Amino acid sequence: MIKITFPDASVREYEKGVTGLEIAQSISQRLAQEVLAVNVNGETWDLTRRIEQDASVNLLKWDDDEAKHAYWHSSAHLMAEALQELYPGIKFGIGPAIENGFYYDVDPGEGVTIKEADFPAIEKKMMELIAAKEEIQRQSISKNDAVRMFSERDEHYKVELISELEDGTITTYTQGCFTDLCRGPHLPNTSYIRAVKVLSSAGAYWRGDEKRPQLTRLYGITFPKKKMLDEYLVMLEEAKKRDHRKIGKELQLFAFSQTVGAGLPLWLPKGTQLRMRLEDFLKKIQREFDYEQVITPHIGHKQLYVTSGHYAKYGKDSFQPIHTPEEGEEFLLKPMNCPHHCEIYKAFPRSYKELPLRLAEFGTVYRYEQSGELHGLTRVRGFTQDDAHIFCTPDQVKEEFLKVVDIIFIIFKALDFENFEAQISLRDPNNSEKYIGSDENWERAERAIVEACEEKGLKAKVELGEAAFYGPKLDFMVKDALGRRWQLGTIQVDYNLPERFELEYTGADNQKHRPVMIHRAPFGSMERFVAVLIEHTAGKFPLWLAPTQAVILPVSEKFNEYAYSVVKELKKFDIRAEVDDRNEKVGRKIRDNELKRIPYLLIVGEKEAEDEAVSVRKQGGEDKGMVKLCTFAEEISREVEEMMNPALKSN
RNA sequence: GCCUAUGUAGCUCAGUGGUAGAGCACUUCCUUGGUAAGGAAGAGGUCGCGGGUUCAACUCCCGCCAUCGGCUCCA
Repeated sequence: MIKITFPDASVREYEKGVTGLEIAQSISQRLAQEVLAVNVNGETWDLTRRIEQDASVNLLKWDDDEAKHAYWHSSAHLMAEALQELYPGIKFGIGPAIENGFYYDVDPGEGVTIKEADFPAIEKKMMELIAAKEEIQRQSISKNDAVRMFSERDEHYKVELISELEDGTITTYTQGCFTDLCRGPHLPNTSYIRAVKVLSSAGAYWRGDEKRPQLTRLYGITFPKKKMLDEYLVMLEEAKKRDHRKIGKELQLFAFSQTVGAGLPLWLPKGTQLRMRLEDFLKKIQREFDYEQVITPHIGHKQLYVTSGHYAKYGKDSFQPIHTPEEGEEFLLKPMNCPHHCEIYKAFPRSYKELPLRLAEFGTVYRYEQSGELHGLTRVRGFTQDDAHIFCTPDQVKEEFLKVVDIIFIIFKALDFENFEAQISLRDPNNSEKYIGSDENWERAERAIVEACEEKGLKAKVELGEAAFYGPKLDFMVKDALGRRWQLGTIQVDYNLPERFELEYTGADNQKHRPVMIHRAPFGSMERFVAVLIEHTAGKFPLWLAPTQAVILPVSEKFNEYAYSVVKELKKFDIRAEVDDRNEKVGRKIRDNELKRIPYLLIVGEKEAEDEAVSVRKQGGEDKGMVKLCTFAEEISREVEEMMNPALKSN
């Protein structure tokens, strides 16, 4: 007998060799039906794997990420099995579970493509294999046997993977006629999977290396209930409605033109108003934090970027130099603001008394992003960074860093960005030629970031190899409507550019010292930030960001006076507003002639206002992001109050 | 840059080797105290761009541009 300890610390005895599934059955039939995998001493196991000694056990159901992971991993195998039957000779790469579903990278062979039109057939085959209720069996295998087994089938991708594994740790999983190299864990059999959907196909380089063959990546998702799949698909459709590209067009915030060029956004009047409000908001905060605004040109001499190291790193893949009538003279469209700000620093001899020097600029930069990377406003070739560079003494680094974190928190809080993730991006220690600067400088910079995060109690994920080439970063990531992660705010500690530009200050000891530079952009870029903001608010911005003119409708004559006082308040904040005091049937009037042109509508009145607003919403006004508010007098006052000082909202 | 798909009216989309269509939106008028109201008339398209094949190309072929979903990249 062995002792099994449960999460609640209770202990029960079982026969040696009991399985997770049997344990579940011993507790309740219902649990046995719902359980998908089992955590044994911190490791996720198959439900059918035998437990040979005392262990702590946690039975995992759909709501546990590890269980979902096993579920989708088995689903990837299921799809692979289906593909094997439909495409004889198909070769397999890797097929993991991901955040939402799974994928499998496959090589269907020369001249064969798997298209969207083929998906239904794949799904049908998967359903057949599910109906067959195939057992999924785990097997340990020696490295030699594994190599032999997969070589025989000419599965050279798998053989390559095996060659990197340690003998004694290799397992395979088999279901029906399909055997895959796999660590597991997996479901007991294919019938656990009930609803399947092949979502999309895409090219993906083998092992993420663009110099190696490109495989076909098939994405899919499965669920234990058909209803869950339907709900998921509906959710995807709903998310598409929040796409900033769609809303941006509908609300006339921005546009692109083939003729102007790919990735070069055109800010329309309403979008510009929204953007300027965000800029004003940040400028206001920056004034409080003692930043100074500067303005620098859009081009710079090539030498500037040779000095910074950017030219060596990105020169070939950038917009190419601008030539002048002067022989050999070359300028670059600026891809970043740092070198210009370094030159501002160098314009005068600096004393330690001037530090920290905080230079801020909404600086527009141009980067020749790969054509396939362009994406709405989130990845463009011309964008404006809410940039600033803080020049400080080494002693001031941590304090300055923490103050920047504060600014980012104020912004995220004011805009209700609750679900951000912090990421510490460090060097890849195995790839040091990617970076400039001494190890000592890197270690100091990395330590400064890690310590600052600890001090702030900020839970940040550490990612190796994600640093900028001149220094480590703390990045703030936010997801878009479809769950894709975008980097917004960033703070970078840099000991290298000050060296390259030979920046100095005179210390209290009358000696020359080298300052440290902190690069920071709380929004990241205005373009990407607005994109994510649109998807978060679905185009229904808080009033203080109202990108458009507000029209105020008092529901009856007795509210006219109040409506005018609201206009007066709004005008203080440069929000264009007008009162429509005809006091006719509000809903009808809006529907008939104005809804489309009234970008922002405030309906003023007490209880009556609510009815009117509901009516307007039903006509689709709110869905189009146009009707913001039906409200009672106090609510408007509060919103105006918040508008007066958005930063206050966070405190 | 690579793989897949797409590009027709303001929007959503149908369509065929023989001079271009629907719904919504738009304009004018009529009806109607409304909850995405009804009727009548009207306007709006070098069918992404450039070549080629053909008596004839929106349609077939080639190239380019742009865009969707991914990969790689992201100062």
